Amino acid sequence: MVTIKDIAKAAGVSPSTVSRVISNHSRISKATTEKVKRIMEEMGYHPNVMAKSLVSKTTKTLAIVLPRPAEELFQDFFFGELLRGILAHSTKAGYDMLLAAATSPADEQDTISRLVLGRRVDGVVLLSSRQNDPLIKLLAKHEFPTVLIGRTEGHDTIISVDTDNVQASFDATTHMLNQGHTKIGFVIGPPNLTVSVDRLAGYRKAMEEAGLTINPEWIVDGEFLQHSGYRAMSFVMNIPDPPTALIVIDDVTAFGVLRGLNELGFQVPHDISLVSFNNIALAELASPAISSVDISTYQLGYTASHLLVRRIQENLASQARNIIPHRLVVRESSIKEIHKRG
Amino acid sequence: MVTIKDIAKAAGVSPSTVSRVISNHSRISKATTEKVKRIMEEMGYHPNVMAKSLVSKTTKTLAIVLPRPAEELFQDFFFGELLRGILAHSTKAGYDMLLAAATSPADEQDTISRLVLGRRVDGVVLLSSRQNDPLIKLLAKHEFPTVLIGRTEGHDTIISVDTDNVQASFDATTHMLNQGHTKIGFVIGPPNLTVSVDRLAGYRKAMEEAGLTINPEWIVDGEFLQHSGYRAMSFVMNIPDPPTALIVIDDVTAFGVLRGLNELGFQVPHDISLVSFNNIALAELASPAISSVDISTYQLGYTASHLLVRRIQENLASQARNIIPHRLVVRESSIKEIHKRG
DNA sequence: CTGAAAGCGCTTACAG
DNA sequence: CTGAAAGCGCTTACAG
Repeated sequence: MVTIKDIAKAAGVSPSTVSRVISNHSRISKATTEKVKRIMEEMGYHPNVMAKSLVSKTTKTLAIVLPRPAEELFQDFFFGELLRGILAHSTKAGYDMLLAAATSPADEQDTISRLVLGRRVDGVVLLSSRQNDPLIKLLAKHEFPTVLIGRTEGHDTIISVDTDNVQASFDATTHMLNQGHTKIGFVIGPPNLTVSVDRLAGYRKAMEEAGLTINPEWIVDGEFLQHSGYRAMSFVMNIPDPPTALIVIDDVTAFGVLRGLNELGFQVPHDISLVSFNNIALAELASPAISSVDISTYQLGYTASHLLVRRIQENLASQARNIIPHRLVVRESSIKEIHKRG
Repeated sequence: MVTIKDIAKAAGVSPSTVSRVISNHSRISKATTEKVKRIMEEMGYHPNVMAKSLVSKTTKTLAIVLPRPAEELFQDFFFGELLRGILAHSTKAGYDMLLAAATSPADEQDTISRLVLGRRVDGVVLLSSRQNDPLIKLLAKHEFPTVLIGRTEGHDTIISVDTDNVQASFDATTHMLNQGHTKIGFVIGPPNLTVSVDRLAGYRKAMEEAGLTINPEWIVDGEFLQHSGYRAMSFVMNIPDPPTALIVIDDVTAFGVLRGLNELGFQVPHDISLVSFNNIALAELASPAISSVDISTYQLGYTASHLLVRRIQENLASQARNIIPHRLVVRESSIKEIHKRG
């Protein structure tokens, strides 16, 4: 391992000077700079990140805290895209990303304590947005640079990046209303996630504003869909007054819905229309292609990293809640007239 | 920030003693141990990871190097699962994971150099398995602990974890042969990926051993499928002697195939059977559910981390190539008799 | 069982 | 423009 001292010796200067050359310090002669740089190149010098970190008290590293397994399974399908957005910015800004997972809640606390209080990272991106997250409490207590992707309650000061899920769901429902539907159902997700709460609220709001009453039986629990879309759909489609359209909590669940309906012999969108959320890559490859609210996943990630780095570097208290615009992508699953190509 | 010195002062001992208590050194009296631990607790001490790292010359961190964007898009859909496997083990073994991405090849080299030669990580998990990967060359040259998920050529000594893709594809093809198919086609992936090469080879091998000739027109390019499954399928289904079964490079592409066939009015599996690879979570939610070779994605990740940590800690040269067993999961897309439930 | 000292590889006032 | 010295927070022979 070649160190700054080795370079100093070889170049006939002091370690301080080498250090200054590395950090492009202003008052170093051009001659020395060139000489030192050449020797660093020759000897294959690479600065020791840990040593630098120790004295600078900054790690140039951010942590991403993953939600616990199975908790937000659907996230898997846009996680890659989210990560790509986060990394695109953090790499540009010169930060590395540390991935932190936790199996149990206690574990999670320990991991975070170690990373945050052990000064292993400069900031944290939280992906989980459970209600009353103890992690958020911990990070807020230590005033540690944090940005949340999602929304939480009771912590108004934490910087967050999110979709306006109430509005997104309102828009999706309005789309169905515009298609002439009045009997619109909703396939819900895990009730402890704010995204579930918000999307359900947007749906209710749109129905209410349209003067329509929601039949409680139109609300289907999507958590049981993965393995029994058939049964869940069978129930809702066999009530006396079945919905003619469904708003589905996310694309993955929509696949389950589609499959359940298929098995039951219902045609989408002929017998029933569908619209869902997130617009994962596979949504357009479904048969029929699924209408979905695109939440700009990449942008969510990119912005999260951007806000976090700004918070770290400038200690700038940017506004707490940052909304990334969404956009409904209408495909076959929600329009009656299908024009087949060919 | 409370340091080891602060604790030492408060406990009336030397920093050395505090350090020994932290690392559970043997010859420390029970009394001192308890006292120091109590004070650490009271003062909220957390060891500075960077300082420890600097002296121990070990970072307790691994890096995952992501393939370049768009290069292995399909990976997105099992990336979460892979990551979960890697993290499950690395967390247990006490290692953090650093995520490294790169936009350009040059960038990639720089990032790796910085991480590896700057001693920021103790080992590297490579996800990309391109032919002739320059990264592999670099890591091999420095004899840096590395494990590759996938297969490469020309580096026989690098530790790798992989599916036997030739065999997996052989099995998938055999399954089709057993179903009575003789005109079996293949939808290929990016030709620079070894996984593409291997799966195509397994298919050819099975066909050859069955004494069947492959019509070159049965080989469809899956790279154009995402947005024009229709056109690709239209071509292959309109040749004079169309296939009655298709082996598809991965599940995501299979969705595109399914959609293309759907638009053309072909029924799966009635008109044509399908089988693909990876068994992503959505495969069973397709309509019809897609038969797919399960490659134990989680296990691939878990094993990769396991082998890497062993290599780091014991400097054990485990065998180069480690195969994780696969298993064909037969679903509706490849069996003629469909028994609908209900 | 415990402490003083040296050192990991770097940075940064301070002095010239 | 450059160097000597102190220090970041920890560990670890060495000595007792």
